[in-house]
Amino acid sequence: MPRMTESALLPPDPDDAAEPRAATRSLSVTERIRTAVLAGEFEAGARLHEVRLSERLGVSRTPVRSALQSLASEGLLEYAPNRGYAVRRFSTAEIVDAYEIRAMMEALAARFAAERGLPENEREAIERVLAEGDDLLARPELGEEERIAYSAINGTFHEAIHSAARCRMLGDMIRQCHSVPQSSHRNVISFEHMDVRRRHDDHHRIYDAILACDAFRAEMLMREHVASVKTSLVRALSGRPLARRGR
Amino acid sequence: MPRMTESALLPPDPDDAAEPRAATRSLSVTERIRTAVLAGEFEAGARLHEVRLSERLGVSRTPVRSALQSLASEGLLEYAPNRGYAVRRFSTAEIVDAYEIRAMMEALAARFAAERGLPENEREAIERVLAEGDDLLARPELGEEERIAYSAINGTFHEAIHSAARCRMLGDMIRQCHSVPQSSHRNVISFEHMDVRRRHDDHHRIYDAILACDAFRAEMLMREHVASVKTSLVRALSGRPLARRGR
DNA sequence: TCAAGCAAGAATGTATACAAACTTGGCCTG
DNA sequence: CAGGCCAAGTTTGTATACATTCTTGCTTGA
Repeated sequence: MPRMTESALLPPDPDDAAEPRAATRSLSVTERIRTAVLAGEFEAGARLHEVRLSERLGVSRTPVRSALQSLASEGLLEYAPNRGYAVRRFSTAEIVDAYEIRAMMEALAARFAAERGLPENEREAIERVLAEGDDLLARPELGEEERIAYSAINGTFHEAIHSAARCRMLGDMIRQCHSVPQSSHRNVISFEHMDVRRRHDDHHRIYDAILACDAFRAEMLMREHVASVKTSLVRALSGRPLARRGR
Repeated sequence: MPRMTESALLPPDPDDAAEPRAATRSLSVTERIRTAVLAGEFEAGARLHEVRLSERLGVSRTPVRSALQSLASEGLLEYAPNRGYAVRRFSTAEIVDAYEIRAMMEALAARFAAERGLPENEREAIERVLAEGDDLLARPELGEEERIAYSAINGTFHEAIHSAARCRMLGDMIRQCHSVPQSSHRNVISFEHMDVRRRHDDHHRIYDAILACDAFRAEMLMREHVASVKTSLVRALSGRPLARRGR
């Protein structure tokens, strides 16, 4: 992943061969524009002009067009024929809905994992991050650094389960949910400081259920686990203790 | 939709201006290739050569490339950098899994519809197709023609609920499930002759639950409604009365 | 003054030429 | 004879010129 400290699409990258360099320019440009959009370098609704982008990126319009099309089909951009691409606006309602969708998908992934059994490497990965989380949360105080560290642990846990589900379409769809801003499980912890321990305990229970091949329990636990973040998000967004959805 | 009787990508379309003609060639070509692939004009795994397609369609490679990229991101084609596009193979397991995913998504749509209320036009549409279904199924015998007619009714019912869910991402994902061969609700009836009446009764109950704003019941009914088709599919594919999933 | 229409500019859509990568076949070498 | 290497051909990737569509601002007429 490109350095996040500077703009992903600043330089034509003259001699900086340090970057991994994707197989094609289209792919590398896709990555750079995606990073820039997710980093909020364009305001929501802003149009992305092909020529301007191609000049900033030092490539022709062809790979830029390809990248924009990719990002539009990911749901990150909006496309209108003959009118180009614009950064998609996500309403609060859409962000909240994305959590509901993700809850269903991740619940299904947990069920699949329970039904199909955990491969050895996934089992190891999960036990490792569970232990790491135990250590981290044993500390009396959780500072900024700890929460960032836990965010990575959280991501690894969920990814291991997606992988254990062994269902490509499901993985694709969950990834699509993460393209909605603030809906990624990497961002989860930020507005949910106090409940990290509860979430971690959820992880333990989910793992237990999957190990025990208890598909129903795994599904229900995961569904509640993800959906509870939605509740926290709504609370945080509205400032009210129990928010009523406003569309 | 183009006529299904002849190949969707046969002619360069010399003077046949009768076709609706999409806003751009890319879009129209996308539609034609999608139709052709879904109609099985290419065998699974077959590579789609850009030049050959562009010659057959009478356009340049540019819109063809755009179309192929679209279809790949829909999940209909497989893409490898520098190696082009191929018709995606769907294993039996993937087709079955797509039903599970669709069951979750449609269940969520039913819940949203119940929570958010049915707009007047959707309510009318559903009541109309429910009545049409009642009439159709009142006949003592259901022939081929009736089943085709019911297939359309079935599709309209489900689409009305997707629309009532008022969640674009959910609609997109359900559409993606339908790009999996044999997973479309248009194909459902074909291997499920005897249970049409039961399915139609499901529809009535789902509608009642949504009308009553009983989100939980609507979700559960819809989930079982879609998942039961999976069971029928597995049974039909394996020939056994109760199949064990083989991967 | 206002509205409609038109024309110039700018943006996207398409075609095509060229570049890079992959594939395939044969040849050479061990 | 087997294996690998090289080269020609094929296919995809990229750049660029041209076509089409849309936007915008002005002009012109009522």
